[in-house]
Amino acid sequence: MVQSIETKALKFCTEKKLRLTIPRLHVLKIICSNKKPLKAYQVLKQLGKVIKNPKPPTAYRAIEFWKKNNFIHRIESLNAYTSCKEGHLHKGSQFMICNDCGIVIESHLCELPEILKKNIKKNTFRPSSWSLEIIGVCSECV
Amino acid sequence: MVQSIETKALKFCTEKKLRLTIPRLHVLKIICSNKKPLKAYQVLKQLGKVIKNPKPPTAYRAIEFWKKNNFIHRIESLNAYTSCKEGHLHKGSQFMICNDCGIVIESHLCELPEILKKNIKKNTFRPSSWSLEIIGVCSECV
DNA sequence: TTATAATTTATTATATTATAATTTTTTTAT
DNA sequence: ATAAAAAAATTATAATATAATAAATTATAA
Repeated sequence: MVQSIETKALKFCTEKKLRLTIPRLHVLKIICSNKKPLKAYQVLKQLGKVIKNPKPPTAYRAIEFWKKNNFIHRIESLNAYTSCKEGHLHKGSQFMICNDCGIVIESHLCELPEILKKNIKKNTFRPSSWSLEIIGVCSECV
Repeated sequence: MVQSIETKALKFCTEKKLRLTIPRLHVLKIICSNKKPLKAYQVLKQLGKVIKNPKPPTAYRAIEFWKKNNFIHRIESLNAYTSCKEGHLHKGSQFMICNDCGIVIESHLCELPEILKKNIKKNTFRPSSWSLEIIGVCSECV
């Protein structure tokens, strides 16, 4: 059975003793109900339909909350936010961004490929998280 | 013999019949003389020391020029610009960003690892460029 | 259950990053 | 020298994000 995002959020917050507040819930639902990543001010605009005259910090705070808790990702090259398509915590993410239609496909690898790990080790660098953003053309837009 | 960035830029522009203008040259030198990535307004500030009262578009135009011509990279997660440490054109980049001291190490792989390529193919996506930003702690800051 | 502490939100203002639109200047090619 | 093309300057403003503080809400525990 597939849980609704609301159910998942509620379960998560209950378990972690975090507060599932009104703005948080709305922001999560807004981001998760969009196929494409949304910009913060797009989220804010949508939020304005369910909350009276919300201000930027309201949206940003909620975005920050869900990002920290791995429900959403920030696509750096787009300044935009999208729901995590993986069901679990992961340190690294990989996104394919279509230049044409703007769709973003998350394609998760649990681990960095060995060659990258070696490369990192060679530099005695300790990675904690990573994001790979691949620009190109999706199958629909070829 | 190691060429100065100025020599490289001049050579490149001559060959490609592009103009090595005053703002372009200054902006390139500013970015290349900094070990760490610079933000656009930091570049602009530096530029103000050699050009009278430059405005944002002046800096951004030059940044755009060098980015397009592969002399510099934009680090998306920092909104900052850094010189390319590879001598040649490459479609993909890999950066290790130290959370502590802010240094960014470019560690280039000519090709995406096979596992990633397969993954992309599975999604019938045609990649044209990519950027991997790895957050962590560098050897100096461990 | 009420007081207190802790957390979250609202409010207001402003900082930071980036671009649009138009005019002027400079360079190139004839 | 002049027309065309490219780049830069100028002015204004759009887009993205955060700081600071007051107010409201929720959790805890006396």
